[in-house]
Amino acid sequence: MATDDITTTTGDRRVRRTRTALARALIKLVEEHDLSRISVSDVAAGAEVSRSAFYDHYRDVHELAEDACTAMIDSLLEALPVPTHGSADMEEEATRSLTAFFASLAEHAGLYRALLGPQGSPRVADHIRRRIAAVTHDHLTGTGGDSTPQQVPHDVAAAFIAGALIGVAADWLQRGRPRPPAEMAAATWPLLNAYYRADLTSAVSVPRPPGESAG
Amino acid sequence: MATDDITTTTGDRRVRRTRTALARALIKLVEEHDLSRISVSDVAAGAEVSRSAFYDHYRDVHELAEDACTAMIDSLLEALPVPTHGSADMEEEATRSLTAFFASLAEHAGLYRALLGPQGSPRVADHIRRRIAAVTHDHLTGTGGDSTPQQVPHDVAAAFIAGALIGVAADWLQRGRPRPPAEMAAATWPLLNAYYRADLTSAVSVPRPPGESAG
DNA sequence: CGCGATAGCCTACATGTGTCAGAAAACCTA
DNA sequence: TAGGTTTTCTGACACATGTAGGCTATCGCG
Repeated sequence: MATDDITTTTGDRRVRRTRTALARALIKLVEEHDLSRISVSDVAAGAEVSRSAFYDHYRDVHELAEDACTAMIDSLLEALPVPTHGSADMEEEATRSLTAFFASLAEHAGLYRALLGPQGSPRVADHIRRRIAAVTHDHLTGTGGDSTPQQVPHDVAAAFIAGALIGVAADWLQRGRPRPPAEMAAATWPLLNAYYRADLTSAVSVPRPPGESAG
Repeated sequence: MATDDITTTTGDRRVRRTRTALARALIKLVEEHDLSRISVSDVAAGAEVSRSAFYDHYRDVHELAEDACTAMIDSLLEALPVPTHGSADMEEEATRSLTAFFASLAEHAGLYRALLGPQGSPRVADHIRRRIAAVTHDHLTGTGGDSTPQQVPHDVAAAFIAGALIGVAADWLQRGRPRPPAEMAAATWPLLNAYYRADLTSAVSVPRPPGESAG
């Protein structure tokens, strides 16, 4: 059910059916073999669709993969934490978001692992990175985007944090998820928070440690 | 007639010659077209080597790419900055390192762009990320890894920073390098520094300490 | 210098790729 | 339901892939 609403924008039933079938078949195959070992023929056969029909919609397996996991990625993006200025309440909220982020990864662990790993799809990885960067950029611009002369341009900061999250995620997934999502969130949050503060305050060489958490 | 100059690693000159020819051919091709459009036949032809000879050494184009850019990656890793505790001198040194890092990227911009972009090689990207993570992990363990009870495990922090650097690099390269290396270094350093401090001090409120024994 | 070892080349084959035309089927609209 | 439209399928093509066996030439070493 959750994987049903891929490609909702098309009006024609046939198109929807074909694309959904292809996506479903690809996801199934990716859970079993490496993406690099999956051919267009395999996917088409798995979807019970002719090979030409595949090429009528996608240029290659990677393009299908990019489309097939859009819904997955959406739920991932919703779990991105919003930068805080250090408020303890918002920190807790952010950690909750991050936990959801890693839980979302875990929910489709096989898929994400295959797509982000060394045998995965650069297309999908780049797509995810871009979208995380876009959301993060919005967060930054929305939160501290008044008039502070930033030493760190927002696009650089967004690329930084997007890559960082993907790096942590890929590493975690490839290691077989040795820690639960909550623990990963707890481990990642200080890094993220440090970055947020670096960007929002843009004050170099602050010797004060970020302690003094009330309660 | 044994003039052994470069026969230290493989023991056979023919291997060395073929592999360098292949690597050279691949690099030349990648500077022109997308990696996804480069076939084994192309590389073999460009290297004036039979196609079978290619398969005698590499499984696919990605594996060749991974091997071909090892030297490049080495010089990249040497430019990785070492974490500091906030000393102004070391900060300047770190910024110099980062500038070298981006300069190294710029030196082979076409290649890195092709390899790290959406049409690139997940294999190479993962390789680079792993190696950056390894070096960073060493830095962390060597610098502050003695007695401080880390909330942030070093492997997570290493994966974080490795991904972040690759994210910034990929974004920069794909945008056509709008800023010079020095500027990128200046923009990236505060983020890196913030992360270092987050990891080394790790003085935030921890929700729940996991039952892992430290030693 | 000669000999075993082995990298490289050639040929061949089964499969996958990307594309194209036209025929057939399913769709949306009226 | 009929009509025109869009999608899918069929079959075919030239090319790329990955693998295998056998042969030649080069290499390293005694």
